Amino acid sequence: MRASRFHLATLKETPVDAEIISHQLMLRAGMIRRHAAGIYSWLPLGLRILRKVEQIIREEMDRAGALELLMPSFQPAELWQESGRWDQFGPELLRLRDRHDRDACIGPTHEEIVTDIFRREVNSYRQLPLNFYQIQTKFRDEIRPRFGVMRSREFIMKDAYSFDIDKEGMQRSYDIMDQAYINIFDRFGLDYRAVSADSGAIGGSTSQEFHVLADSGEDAIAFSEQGDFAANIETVEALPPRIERSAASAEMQTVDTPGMYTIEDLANGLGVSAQQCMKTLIVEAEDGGLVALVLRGDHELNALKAERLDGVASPLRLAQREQITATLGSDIGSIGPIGLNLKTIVDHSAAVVGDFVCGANQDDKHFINANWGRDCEEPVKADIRNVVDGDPSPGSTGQLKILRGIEVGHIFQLGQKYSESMQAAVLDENGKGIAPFMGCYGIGVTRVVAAAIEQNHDAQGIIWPAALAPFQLAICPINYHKSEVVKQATDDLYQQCLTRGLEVFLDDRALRPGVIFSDMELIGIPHRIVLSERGITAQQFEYKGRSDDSAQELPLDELKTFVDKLYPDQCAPG
RNA sequence: CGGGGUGUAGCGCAGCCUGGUAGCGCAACUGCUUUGGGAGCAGUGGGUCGGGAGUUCGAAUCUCUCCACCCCGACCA
Repeated sequence: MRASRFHLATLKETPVDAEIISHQLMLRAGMIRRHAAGIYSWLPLGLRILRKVEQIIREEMDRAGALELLMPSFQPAELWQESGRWDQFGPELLRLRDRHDRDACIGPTHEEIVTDIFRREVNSYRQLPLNFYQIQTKFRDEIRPRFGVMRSREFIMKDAYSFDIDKEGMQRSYDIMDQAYINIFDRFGLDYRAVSADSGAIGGSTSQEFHVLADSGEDAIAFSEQGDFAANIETVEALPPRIERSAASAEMQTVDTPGMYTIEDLANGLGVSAQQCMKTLIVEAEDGGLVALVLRGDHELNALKAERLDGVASPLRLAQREQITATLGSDIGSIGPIGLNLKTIVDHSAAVVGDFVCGANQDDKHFINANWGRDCEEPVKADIRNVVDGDPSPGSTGQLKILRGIEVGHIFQLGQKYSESMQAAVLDENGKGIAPFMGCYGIGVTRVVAAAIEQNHDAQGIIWPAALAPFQLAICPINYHKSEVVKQATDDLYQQCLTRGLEVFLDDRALRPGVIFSDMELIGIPHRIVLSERGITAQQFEYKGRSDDSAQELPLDELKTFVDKLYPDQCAPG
């Protein structure tokens, strides 16, 4: 591709409303443009990358025996009413009505459609197992779309659905997809982790997420460095500490703590560690009342664990400040478990702390040297916190390490939820109708592109892994339009690359070298060759890999073989 | 949805308080010079000042209203 024939649409300035680096770089590189909140066009450069991602997915899905099809975005309401999700789904489901006043939606996912296809097309267990997939545009009317294509309303997803006659078959299909996903993410060339996850509202027993690791990731994942345990932090059990509670050493006292509202204030103000302080959170109870949850000051509440507790409202809701002050008589910031007239549940780690600091349930007062069992009743204990770095790994050896990730893939076992509600049955060998066991498998295609950038960039721009790069090699001639020798050498090299099927980008624009270099680095092409009059006179060309610190000068007569060696796969044999 | 904020040229912004008919930088276009890290000079084009209503002789500016977009939303107890 010649730059002069391409729509290279780079921006020098960073658009103000792009908060995260991938969004900024995608806009600056001219990959995407926004039309409305969470609605983007993919410009030619961005689309090339998107297609790379899709192609890898397609090849590996095909290899795993899945069959590609294409389902509609516009979906009739009847199917959603059959599955029951027309009423269950919140406002994320974009509903609309056609000219005949028929209800419909723009599909956020395709279980209903694929089940409808299945029940019309498949009648016999002999046709199973079966796995249909598509790469298609989804629409979810997010409350707050942000981070560019990371969380947009319209996005491209690969979704696959497997059908089996029994659970064992479903497990086999799931395992095949698990392996296919590993192959896909390996081929992307990204640093990722597969972790076990909460199956959430979709149901089913087994579920795994695939996360691209990046410090900016919205999810925390925990894994054992010694064992093979890895899971989304929201699902990880915090094992109760093995140690006994430390003994009380002093009488409980009340101290004045004006202006100290947070654990940090308190720890600094009293000169104790956050671990020594109790964090008391007030949440809504099922019956409309309140429940107190007590954590060690340095720990965080795990909402999933908390909402499963007896008596706690699900989904978890923190109590309104007004309700707290009205019920307890003291403001938030001074609440503690001692003398608190509420159902109280204490995290295991908080329950072994002796001589702790906690709110005194009077404004601007805290207790010090408080002790469980002495100053109040023995606590009701539960696991309600997120695990932290260094916690013991459940079901495995070693300690947990916490990393941040971006969820780009999720595989589930659905069971018979949709096949039963939508009456999709096949006949088994005895001629009896059986609702098949389904699995569903998603990859956020557009999100993979953004995640790849979050993980791989520098001050100059994007650094694509080779498998996702829009072009493999940038040829940057200096004075292409002035120097006949430069033009000659450049055209020769360009022609050679085209012949070899190499995806090459020739920047033949009549621009100053600095502009060309900056653009090539911004759009992240992995390799760069510079041809200049100066170099050619010295019988040299310059090469620089995108993440190399500096360029190297190499003999001009090795240029052809050098390029061939860069891409052995793409070179013609011999 | 609640709270806060912003809408002026493709992008980034000033002008608004104190009303007088719109400006800067980048980008674009033309010409000349320049050519190894986002050039210089000269010139050109481009704006319903988010929409509507109102006040006024006169509104980007004041008032009302609608819209769009952005940010924050529980770890604080």
